[in-house]
Amino acid sequence: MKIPKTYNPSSAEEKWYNHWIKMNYFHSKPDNREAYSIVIPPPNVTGVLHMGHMLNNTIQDILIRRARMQGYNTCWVPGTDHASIATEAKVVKKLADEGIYKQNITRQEFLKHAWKWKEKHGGVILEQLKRIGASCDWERTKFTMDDNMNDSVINVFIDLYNKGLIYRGVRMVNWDPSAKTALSDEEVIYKEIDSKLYYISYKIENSSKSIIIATTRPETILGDTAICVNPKDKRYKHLKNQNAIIPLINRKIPIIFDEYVDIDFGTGALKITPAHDINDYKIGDKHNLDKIDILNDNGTLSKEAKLYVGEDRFDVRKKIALDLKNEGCLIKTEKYKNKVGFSERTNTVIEPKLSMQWFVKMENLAIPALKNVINNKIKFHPPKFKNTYKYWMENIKDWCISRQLWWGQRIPVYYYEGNKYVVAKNKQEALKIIKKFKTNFKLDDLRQEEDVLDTWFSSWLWPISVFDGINNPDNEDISYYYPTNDLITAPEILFFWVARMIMAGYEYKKELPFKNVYLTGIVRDNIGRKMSKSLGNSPDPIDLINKYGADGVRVGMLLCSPAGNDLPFNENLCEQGRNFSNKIWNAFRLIKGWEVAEIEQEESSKQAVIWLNNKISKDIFEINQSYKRYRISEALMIIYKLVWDEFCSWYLEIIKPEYGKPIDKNTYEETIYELERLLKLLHPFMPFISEELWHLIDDRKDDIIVSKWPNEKNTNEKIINDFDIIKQVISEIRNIRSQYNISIKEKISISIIKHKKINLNLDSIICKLANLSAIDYISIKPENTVSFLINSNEYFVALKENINIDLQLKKLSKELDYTKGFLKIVMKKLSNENFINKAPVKLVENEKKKKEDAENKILLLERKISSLL
RNA sequence: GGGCGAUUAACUCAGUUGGUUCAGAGUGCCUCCCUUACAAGGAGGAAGUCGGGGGUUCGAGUCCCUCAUUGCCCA
Repeated sequence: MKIPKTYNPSSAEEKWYNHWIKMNYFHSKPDNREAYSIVIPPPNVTGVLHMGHMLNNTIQDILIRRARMQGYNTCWVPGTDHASIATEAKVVKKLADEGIYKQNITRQEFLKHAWKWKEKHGGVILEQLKRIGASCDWERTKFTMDDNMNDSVINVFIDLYNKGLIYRGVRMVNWDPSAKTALSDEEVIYKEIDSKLYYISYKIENSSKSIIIATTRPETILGDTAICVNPKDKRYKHLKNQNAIIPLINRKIPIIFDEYVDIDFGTGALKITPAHDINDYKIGDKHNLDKIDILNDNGTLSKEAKLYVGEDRFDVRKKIALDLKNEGCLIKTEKYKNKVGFSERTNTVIEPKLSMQWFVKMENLAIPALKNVINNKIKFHPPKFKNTYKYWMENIKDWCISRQLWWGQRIPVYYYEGNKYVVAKNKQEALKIIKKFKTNFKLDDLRQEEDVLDTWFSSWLWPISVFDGINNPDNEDISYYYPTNDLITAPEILFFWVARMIMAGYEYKKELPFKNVYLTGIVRDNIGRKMSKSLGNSPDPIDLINKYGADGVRVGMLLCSPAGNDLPFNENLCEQGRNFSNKIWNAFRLIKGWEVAEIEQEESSKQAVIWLNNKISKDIFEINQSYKRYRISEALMIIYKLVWDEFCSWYLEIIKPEYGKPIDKNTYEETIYELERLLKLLHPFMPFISEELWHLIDDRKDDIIVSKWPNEKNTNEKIINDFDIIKQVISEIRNIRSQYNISIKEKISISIIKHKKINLNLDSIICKLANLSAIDYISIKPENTVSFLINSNEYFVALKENINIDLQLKKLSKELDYTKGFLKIVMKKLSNENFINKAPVKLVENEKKKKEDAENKILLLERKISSLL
């Protein structure tokens, strides 16, 4: 069989992914095995795969694949969410490009376009996930607006309403004037910007005096309904019960007094605009002030403003400053930095706006959700996020769930006779309710609420609704798969999503939605910026896969991404992953190239097999430990080193037969056995190459994807320790070869003065790897040799040429210095009475032993040095 | 402004209840080598006052205080 020199990922990837699908390995049905389930964080239906998804879904796939091999009935549910704002924005834009404007078409027509758009673009990410090898149960693919998913959302709304947990009210909300919808607090991003502080003078009624206020938003003076000063502020005491006059429009407003005002900020006088500022709103409430809303939904000024009607808020800001200046009312402007909220989706400046919205009362929902994270029933990895979570949950505010959009679940509220309403599943149900007390009532007299629900109001049910657990609470799937095991997501959506899922879990299943929350890092570029489409600093994951192979990219991403830490992405990591694939490939190529014969097993091979077997078993234990602690990259690093260093660099070099000679059957079979164990350990990280090699090893029907995860066995630590010693011996001999220019092809001999026990079985390995003709055990230092000390035994390498005394002396004295320093530290401890008396006996004994060892070593080194002089 | 983290080698990070030679790993860097699996490779090597200061302790990278720098969350 001719095997190419480098691994070619693309053909293997397509072949095996199709094969796995054909064999239906990803699909799960409840059975008598224990379940292991993960629900995907549903990507946005508008999106394409980015590096964040890549990282996130690779981790999920790793966990799922390992669980599958461990014998669990694994179910990874994929899907997408409808992303109401983002999708609606895209559809609106697409239609506008075609000359169709949203305001000119009906809701039904718009939704038809939106669905068409969704059918066309909605599945992109899921298709891309297949390229990375994601072993999702595609038959279970869900979308948050699927019929039964929709029903879940509507049922939950009705249920919460009936429990009194949903209410309607006028509140100050975050208004996005470009999307023309309210946003939740979490969807607003505050940024510090350079703005100006405008000092504006208001005349006092019936007086020649005036009062000066400072504001960053001069256009809002048109909505002012008071000026507020601190009652302790001496400058303004005389203004009690007086009125001020708003410039330009000459409207009269009262001067009020409240401790809220900071005497030292600006002029100490604050204009109050209750309709356009959350703090002003609170003061307005307290002092019974009017609320004048001067803005339209699109951010232009309304009739209430009296001036600049229909003009954009930012244009008006410039104009009014000019007009105020002309009137002599603008005293001065100052540069000022302040924080302004922007819409997460449209990047428009958020307008605090009074409007009628729907809210969920969060206080009681938060109680079990907080408790069960604090008590670790739900574990966060890394746990540091518990604090952030706790803080948020303890200060939770009601959730604004209505959005002034069309794409999404329309709120199941039906109005009649003005603002009276009933909440019902549909219009007919609503009618039934009303008919109970209004017999003549007709269907046409009902008008459904125009708003839709926040997308998170769908997503928070995700772990339940994907198994239809809201509509059919006792169905087989939900009983079997819920609670899910792990949730893998980004810390950015800890509150948006994770916290709310936990609340929904306890509200609707009386049970946690998942046992572990693994929070990944944020993928950043090499100068620390978050990778994003808008910055254009993110490589296309598909390009990376084409370049380095899916396995290579998976490994690259994982190598350096401990939980919760940001991942500064560097393509070198993928290169490292690809190189690793190639290393494994070539190890296989070496083994497969051997001719196998019924010959006697060499002692070195026999010993190497025993050692490797123990080493792998030990590392399986370590790997399992790392998985248990969700240290995924640590697990990868263990297997990486196990394959590259131990298996390739040490083991294969030992058992490698001389060129052209066959290998004995026994060693060969053991090697294949161990290679298969390694491939299994690799499979979760590198599914494709492991499956490919699994089948190249042997023509067989069974697939590695469903093979059994290797067992931890008891390991013989002594064998591993002994092997570590001979590794050092071999390294030293190699060093001496290189110092004295002795080619590896030239056989040399060594002798040993033994002071401590040596595992003689391993001498054969030293002979082979160091290319020795003999190892002699002696008692007197031989002539013309270079020597080194390992584990208190003296090794001597015979030389043909004269030894380089300077080099030897330098090395020996360096080691002597180090050992003396070491002894000094040990002696310091031992001469400290407090240490002797207070430290544990075992530790003191250990120190004594260290002292003895060091003293012996110093003696040996000194003897060597003097013999050289 | 309030809260929570972080600071260990050039980079990215481990370091468990304070206690073995505990100061580590990977990458990068330097030297040598195209040796018949792999140059996408092999064999070696250098590299850190554990952010600064103070304290607790027989003993501190690890616990406490403080300062500095920095990140995140919230207002």
